[in-house]
Amino acid sequence: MNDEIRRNLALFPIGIVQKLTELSARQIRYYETHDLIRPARTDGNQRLFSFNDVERLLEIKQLIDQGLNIAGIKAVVGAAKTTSDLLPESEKEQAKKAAQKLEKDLSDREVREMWKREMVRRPSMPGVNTFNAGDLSRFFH
DNA sequence: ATTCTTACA
DNA sequence: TGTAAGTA
Repeated sequence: MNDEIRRNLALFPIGIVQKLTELSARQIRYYETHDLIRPARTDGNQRLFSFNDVERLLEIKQLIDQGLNIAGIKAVVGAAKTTSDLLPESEKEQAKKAAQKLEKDLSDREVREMWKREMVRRPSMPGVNTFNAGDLSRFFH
């Protein structure tokens, strides 16, 4: 589970993330304000993003391009819970907590994941009546 | 040179 | 969302 750690390492400043995601600093900060991401901070209060943060931003970007607002995006990907860095807790303790939380949220996550898959799915064939992100934009705008 | 917050267009 | 101002 060392990969999980590496993925959450707070590494790059907002400038790098801008290039990586093609999003403006304004947008990136705005999404943080709305808890879509939670980058870590340096001692000087500068944001440090993890690979997970970047991936999340890329997802958000797609949803935005599809016309969803913050509410719509939260409905699909949910608010960020990870601090994106590992601070006070020891690895062992954190893993334990994660396991407990996973068990507690399992059913919720299952449902949410299924919804996500279904909602963002693009019709494989013409005439197939499945919801997609485009439809979601009708409800949240 | 970069980033941060606040505020206004 | 963009951008200007004043900092850190």
